[in-house]
Amino acid sequence: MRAKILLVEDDASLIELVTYNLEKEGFDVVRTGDGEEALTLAEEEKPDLVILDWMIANLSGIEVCRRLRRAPTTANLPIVMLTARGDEADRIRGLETGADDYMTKPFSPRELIARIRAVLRRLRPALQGGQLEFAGIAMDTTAHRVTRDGRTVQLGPTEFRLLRHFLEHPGRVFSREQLLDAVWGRDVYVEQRTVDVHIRRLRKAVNAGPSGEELPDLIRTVRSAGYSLDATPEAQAA
Amino acid sequence: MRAKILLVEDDASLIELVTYNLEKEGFDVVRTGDGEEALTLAEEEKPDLVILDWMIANLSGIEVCRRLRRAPTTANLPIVMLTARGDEADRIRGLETGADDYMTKPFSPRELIARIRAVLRRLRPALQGGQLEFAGIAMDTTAHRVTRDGRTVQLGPTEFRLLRHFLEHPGRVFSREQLLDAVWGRDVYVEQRTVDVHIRRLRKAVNAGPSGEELPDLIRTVRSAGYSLDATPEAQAA
DNA sequence: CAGGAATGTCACAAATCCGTCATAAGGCCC
DNA sequence: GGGCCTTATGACGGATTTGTGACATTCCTG
Repeated sequence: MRAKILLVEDDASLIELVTYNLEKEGFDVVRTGDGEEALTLAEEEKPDLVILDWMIANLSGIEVCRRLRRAPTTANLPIVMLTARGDEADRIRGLETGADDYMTKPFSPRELIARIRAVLRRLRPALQGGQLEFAGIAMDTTAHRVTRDGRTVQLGPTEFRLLRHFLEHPGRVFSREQLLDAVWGRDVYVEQRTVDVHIRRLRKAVNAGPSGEELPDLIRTVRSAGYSLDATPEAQAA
Repeated sequence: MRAKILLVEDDASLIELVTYNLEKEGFDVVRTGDGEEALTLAEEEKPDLVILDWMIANLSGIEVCRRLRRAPTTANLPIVMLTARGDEADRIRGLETGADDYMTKPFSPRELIARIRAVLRRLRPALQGGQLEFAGIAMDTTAHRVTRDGRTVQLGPTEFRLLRHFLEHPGRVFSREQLLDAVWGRDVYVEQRTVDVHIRRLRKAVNAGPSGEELPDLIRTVRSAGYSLDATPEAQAA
């Protein structure tokens, strides 16, 4: 799952630099340069982490941090603060106030990414693991386990990733190309027909009933478009 | 019951920051910046945990740690050490010397609190029994003893730590990389396949039955993902 | 310093998985 | 119904991943 990051910063060039690098690394970025607005966005956008510059307009970074910690919905939101080099007082007050890590300006994008990853790993392990569920199919990404109606389903690595992708976007139709991008990786070259084969293997595994019988197929083939995970098989039109 | 923490640190601003946060979280704090004094206080104050900076006056942190481990009354005292970022040699020697966890400076108080809670959770109950248990496997972390269905299992140090890690996170799949991080230490360079070998040794020891027979394997291999401790072998029929 | 335990690495065997193809089957349009 | 295009399916050889035993080295212990 992509993590969403709220960037609270008012220096235009920094915004650009950081945003570019975060997005390149696969994060979604929401931005604001205003303290009040930051609080609103933190509530509404439900980011997974906040990067907070200590020197921003309208409300100091420290105050934003304090308020975020006070509000129940954002009390545990990871916060990385940005301070000017050597600003010891701010840094200590920042950590006291509840920031989880800090970076002193100037910093390298690589370090920023590394810190963010570290903080997320530490505080949001749930981002890399958790429960996905749809129409009787349950996937525990942490335990790497899949069940259909309670029965364990055995999947190979690729089928696991494929199913995960469907579970993360239930109902949506993906072309073979999109699936190759999302599941195999952007720069892997394989035949598009390969997708068909894995769809087949996934269906076989997921639709196998207790006693060799077939359960309803939850993967819908959309002719000349692709596939989707779908609860309404076909029987709806009739 | 409030837990008492002995903070061995000589940087004034760090003392203040850490003390403030610990007390805010409900810990009692005893402080010293001197190595010799730390040993005395560890005896007299009977703290529940020691936070030990590696760079302190009068006696190096590593020496304090070693002596604490040697004295009977403090041999099992949880120790969290503080090292400068990237000081890998110290860190590794620290863990070898018997520290239970470490933090690299700079760190956030929230992380410190979290680590302390984790260490206390892990080691403190050890004082009342120290039991980890899962699916017939019982581990006494204090006595360094492991049993399967009542029978003692003989493990080497590495296999012991490996099993402990699994017992602390039952069901969860860990990649070889994660296991190297958690069990071998964050910056130890060894081949990933080394994990396989130790998994093998652990399996061999844990799955050995009374009369040379094999018990069900509780360590699940998740192809191209890693390993997990798992009660459900594979086939869970309805 | 010898003896032994513990560890990390290798090399080879075994188990799985993958991608592609050929062919069958299914839909759609005229 | 007859083409024509798209998808389903089973098989197969190669590629990857994991299991396992052996071995050299290191580190203690005595």
